[in-house]
Parts: sequence; structure tokens; C-alpha cells
Amino acid sequence: MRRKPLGMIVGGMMSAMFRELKRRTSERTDSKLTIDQVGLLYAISQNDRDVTQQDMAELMLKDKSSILRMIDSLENKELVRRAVDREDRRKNQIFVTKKGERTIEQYLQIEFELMDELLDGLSADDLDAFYRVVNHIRTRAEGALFCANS
Amino acid sequence: MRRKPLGMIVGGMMSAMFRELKRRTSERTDSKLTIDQVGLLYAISQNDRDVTQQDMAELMLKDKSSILRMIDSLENKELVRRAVDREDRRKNQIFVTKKGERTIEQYLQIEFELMDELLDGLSADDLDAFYRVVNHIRTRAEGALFCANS
DNA sequence: ACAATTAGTTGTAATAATCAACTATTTGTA
DNA sequence: TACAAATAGTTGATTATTACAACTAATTGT
Repeated sequence: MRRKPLGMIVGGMMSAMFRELKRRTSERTDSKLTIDQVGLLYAISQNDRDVTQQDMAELMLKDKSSILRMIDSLENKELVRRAVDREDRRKNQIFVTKKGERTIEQYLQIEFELMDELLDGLSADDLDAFYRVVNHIRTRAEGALFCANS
Repeated sequence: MRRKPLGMIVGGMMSAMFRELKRRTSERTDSKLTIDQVGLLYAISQNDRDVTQQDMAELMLKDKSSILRMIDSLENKELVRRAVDREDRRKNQIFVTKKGERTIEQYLQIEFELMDELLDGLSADDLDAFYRVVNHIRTRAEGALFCANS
């Protein structure tokens, strides 16, 4: 009996999860954002310091032009604003607007609600182990990436 | 301190993992397949009975026309073949060719290798818990989906 | 002062996904 | 049996996402 590939096991879980999340958010919010757009918005708002597009490109593992267009889209929806960095005029600082913050809250509420349902019935020990493994895999995968690029 | 959304935690792990997987497969294989195409190929080969495009659409949570085009692509690369079902001529049965099987093996080898690296250092207990949680989440997410559609 | 680097922008092309409309076939039922 | 409904697959059109390359403007290093 051969073991199943990790990517497919976890991938299946993610598909099912994201599909349900997408269904709920499209039902219960007006602003139509993709999962990635919400992720970007959230990442901008959570960061300790003012972020640039380049920062976000590295964080989200995407090309800078992809991020640029995502931010175009978010700015059109008035969820973020760009402002030229005073100290380095090549850079744009990205700010989340009040409307953007409200939007994040709306999405987070839906996501936490779903999360509660999905995790219900699991022991605290299992959950701890789960997060440990997730972090371990992510760190290793990014480490492999780092080595490859350097 | 607010907890982080599950989708973003696991999503980050998946991005890092898939990015590294993509890098390795594009380096070490000639046939350029996406992760999803490999997943489809694998799903066809692993299924107990002969599968139809509709089956795969349900399994992969995609539109049937998406699957159709993925299979077009796989058939062009001579990795699968279609044949009309003798008992229900509306259906196509999808078969994996020998070349397709060799291709799956090639990808699986890369994936298992990466998997070993990523999971190295984790205890068996943590891994068991991890798989338990993954299955739990997937089952619940699909259940939510099922209820919503019925 | 000038080359190299960096951040952002734009154009373009490739890919992927979905929706709706359509054909062919099968199933259910009046 | 005949005909409506459902099913599987196909096609066309549209949309979104992504990446790559070429470009501008600003900054850094020598």
C-alpha cells in the first residue's frame, strides 16, 4: 500500500475549505474579492511597518506586476490607497482605508465562523500538533526556496 | 491577541510548498504539467472504476468544461485517452496511457522526495494528529458544501 | 559623474476558470 | 410507444490571473 502525496491530501482539504469560504463570502458580502485579494489586504493591515508593493510581492510569492494589479483593483474599490514614500520616492506605501478595514472585519468574521465549524470536535492536543506541523512544513519549504535562490 | 485565520496559515504553507514543488518538477521533468493536471492524472489512475469527465469534475470541484479542457491537454500530450462508454454512449471513459503512468511516477517521486524533506524531524504522533485534523477539516468542509447544495 | 540597482509601471501573451447555449444520448413516465 | 426531463460532453465567449520583458524614475555605490 503506497502512501498518498502530501500535496494532494492537503490540497483536497484546501479546495473544499476555500470553496465553502468563497460560497459564504459571495453570499454575505457585497464587495467581490478573491481569497488572494483578501489575503493581501489582511497582510497589509497586519504588517508592523508601512509596506511597499515589492514587500507584498515577496510575501505573497508573486510577481510585482501581479501585486500592482491587485492593488489597482483594491484601490479602485477604495479599500487601499497608495502614497509615495517621502524618504525613497521610488517606493509606494500602501495604506488600508477605513472602508478597507471594515471589509477585512467582514471577511474575517465569516472566516472565523467557518473555522469554528471546521475545527469543532478536535482535541486541543491535535490542534496544537496540527499547527506545529504546518509551521514546520512552511519553514522548511521556504528554506528550500531560499537555498535555491541564493 | 487575535488568532490568525486558518485559511491564511495553511494557505501560506501551501504556497511555499507548491512553489518549491513546481520549481523541482519544472527542473526535472520534460512534460510541463500544472499541479492540478498532475492531480487529475493521479486521480484517474487511482480510481477503482473507470472514470468519466463528470466524475472528475465532482472530485476536483471544478466545472465540467474545465475538466474537459484539462483532459484535452492531457490527451494532446498522450498521457490519457478517451473512449466512449459502451453502456452509456453519453459518457467518456478516461484511461491513462503507459506514457501517462510513467509521467505520474516521475512526478510522484519528486513529490515524495520533497515530502520526506518537509516532514523530516516531526514526531510520528504529530504527523498522525496532522492527518487526523486534515481529514476532519476536509470532511466537514465537504459536508457543509453538501448541505448547501441540497 | 556615472554605472548599477531598485520600485513601480505598462504592454503583451499565456493560462485557467466559468457561464450559457448547444448536441447526443439515456431515463422516466403518461 | 412517445415525449419530456435529465445527463454527459462539447463549444464559444468572456473574464481574471499571472508572468515576462521592456521601460521610467529614483537612489546608491564607486
